[in-house]
Amino acid sequence: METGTISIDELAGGFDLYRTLESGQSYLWQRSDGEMYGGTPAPDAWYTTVVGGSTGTRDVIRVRTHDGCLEWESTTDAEPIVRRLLRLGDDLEAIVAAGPDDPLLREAYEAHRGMRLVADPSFGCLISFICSAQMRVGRIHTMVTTLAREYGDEVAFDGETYHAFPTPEQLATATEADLRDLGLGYRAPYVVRTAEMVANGEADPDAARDLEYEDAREYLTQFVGVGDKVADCVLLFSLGFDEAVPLDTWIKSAVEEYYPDCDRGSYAATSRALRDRLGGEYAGYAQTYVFHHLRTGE
DNA sequence: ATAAGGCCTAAGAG
DNA sequence: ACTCTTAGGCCTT
Repeated sequence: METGTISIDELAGGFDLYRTLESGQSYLWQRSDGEMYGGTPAPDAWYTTVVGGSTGTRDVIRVRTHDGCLEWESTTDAEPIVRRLLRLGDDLEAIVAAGPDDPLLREAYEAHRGMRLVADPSFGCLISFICSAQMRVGRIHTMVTTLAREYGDEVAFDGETYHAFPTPEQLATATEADLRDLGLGYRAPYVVRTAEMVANGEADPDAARDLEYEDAREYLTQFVGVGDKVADCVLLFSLGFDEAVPLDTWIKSAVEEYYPDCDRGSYAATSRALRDRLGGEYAGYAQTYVFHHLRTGE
């Protein structure tokens, strides 16, 4: 086992592990008490995920906050991976300071200080948000966990068995009926067909990285089960498009109540107006704070 | 380009 | 205990 620590003091704007991993951005981690998305964890709870290596290898990584540090334990030298997945290099202080000075956003930033965006692996993120349609966060996490258990590689670490999120090829072996039996409902055929599209090379979510923002969103909507909202989530939580502003039910209610002049009728026009209102370049950061603030009511 | 109807299902509200 | 509504929408007319 390899281990290490990262001082949270050295991270501009701080870091809140719980709020980062349980704010509806990522469904690819497991909390040590097994109660992910089900209440406040113990302060030093571990979060575990499995990442894929370049040669088909799998590495287990777990992290927790303890004594003012972010501790990690892993099958590999995980510090660069942890820094990338949890975006520890972001100057959160500067991002918050650069945001517009409106009451809702200030309140959200204040209430959830230290929450960062995540940078999930693209395929797992894509499937997670296809599953998210009309679904509570707890059940999205259950679905993604079930897919990993049923179709992903097993990895042993520290006496426990973990599951990687399945590869496109692995998930493409599932049938619609299989996934309906696992509780995915009408999302089942979407997941199968999208996995097939990625597995057979018809499209690749990572290819969106090379496009301009709105072209990238359009590109992702070719996947089955992916509309504008899900595409924006993948762009924001995986592909590094910090300007993406997913318009979900919570953000739509925020538009109605706090930014009524940003309602332009269509998704694209409203999203664009809200993006400008929330500061442009890092509008997605602001969106994520507002979303979490309204959803949790905290 | 925009609008209505159907869709799985578990958990919470009434 | 039951029914009704809701939950981070998408696909097809």
